[in-house]
Amino acid sequence: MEVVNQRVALAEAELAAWGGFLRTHAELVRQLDDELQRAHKLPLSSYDVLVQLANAPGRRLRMAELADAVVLSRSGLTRLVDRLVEQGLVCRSRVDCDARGMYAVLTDAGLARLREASQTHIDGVRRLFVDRLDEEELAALARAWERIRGGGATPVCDEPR
Amino acid sequence: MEVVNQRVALAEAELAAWGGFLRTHAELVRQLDDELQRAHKLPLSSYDVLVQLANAPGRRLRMAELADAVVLSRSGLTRLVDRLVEQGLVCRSRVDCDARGMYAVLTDAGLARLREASQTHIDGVRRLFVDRLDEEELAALARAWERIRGGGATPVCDEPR
DNA sequence: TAAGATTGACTTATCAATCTTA
DNA sequence: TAAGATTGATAAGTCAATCTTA
Repeated sequence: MEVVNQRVALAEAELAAWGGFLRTHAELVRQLDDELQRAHKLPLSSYDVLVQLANAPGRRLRMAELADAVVLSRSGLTRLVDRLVEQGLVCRSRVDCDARGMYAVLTDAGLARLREASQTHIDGVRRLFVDRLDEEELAALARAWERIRGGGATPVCDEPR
Repeated sequence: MEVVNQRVALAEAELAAWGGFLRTHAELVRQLDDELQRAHKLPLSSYDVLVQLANAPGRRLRMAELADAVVLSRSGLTRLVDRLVEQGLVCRSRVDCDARGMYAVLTDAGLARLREASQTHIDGVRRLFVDRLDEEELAALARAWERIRGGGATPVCDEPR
C-alpha cells in the first residue's frame, strides 16, 4: 500500500477500529436505552444523570459540572433536569457561596428509582459488552480511552468561521 | 473482591472500559460533528449517509438498508434523506422489481460534496483517534468490536471512491 | 395480510439571546 | 464586564398510524 494513499483514506485496520467503534456504540446504546425504557420508563440520558448525582458528594452537582459529566450542553441539561424535577427524582438547590449557581440534587425517590433501574441496566451492559470480552480486552479498551482522552485534550480552533 | 458484589455493580476495570467507551464516543463525535459543520456545513449524520451511498454499488441503497447502515430508524432516515434531496446531494429512485421500494442515490453534487468534506473528517479522525493509538491498540479495538457485535454486519467505510 | 416507506404528533437536544448575580 | 443558568426558536429523531403495492 502506498504511503500517498494514507493521506486520504484510512487504512483498513484503522477503519475497522473507528467504524466498529461508531457502529458498536450506536447499536449498544440503542439496545440499552430500549431495555431501560421498557422495564423502567427511564431513558438512558436520565439514568446517566441519576448515576452521576448518586456518585457525587452530597448527592449533588453544579449544573455545569453535571452537564460536563454527561456530555450535554448547558441548556440541554437544564431541560433534562427540568424533567427529572417534574418526576420528583431530582430537586434544585441554591449554592450558598454563589447566588448564581444551582445544584441538582438527587432525591430519595431518585435514588430508589436508580436502584430499581440499575439492575436492568447493569445486566444489559454485562450481557452486551462486558461478558463478551475477557480481562485482557477490557484492560486494552480502558488503556485506549486513556490515550485518546487523557493525553492532552486538543481544543480545536483552526477552522474558518 | 466478593462475587456477591459482582451481581450489582461493575468492577472497576469493567467500568473503566464501559464508561470510557461512552464518554470517548460522546466527546469525539461532538468534536468531529462540529468540525464538519463549521468547515462544510455538513452534519456528521449526513456525511455518514453520503459515505454509505458512495461505497454502495451503483451509488445507491434501499431505504431500509441505508437506515440499518447508519443505525437510524426508518422514519428518521426518511427525514434525513428528505433534507439531502433538498440540498441536491441525494435523489430518490424507484426500485424496478418492487414498486414499493425506493433507492436513495448519491448525486454527482453529493459525491463532490463528500470529497470536499472527507479531508476534514478523516484528518479529524486521525488527529483525535487513530494517531493516538498504535497498531497494536487499533487491532485490539477491532477485535473487541468483532467479539461484541459478532460476525455479520455492514462495514463502515470512510472514504468516497 | 404483510412489507416498504412515509407522515403526524411528539420528545429531546442545540444555539443564541437573556436574566441575574459576581 | 463576565459567569452561571435558563428560555425562545428551531432542528432532528422516534413511535404509531397510514398509504401503496406484493
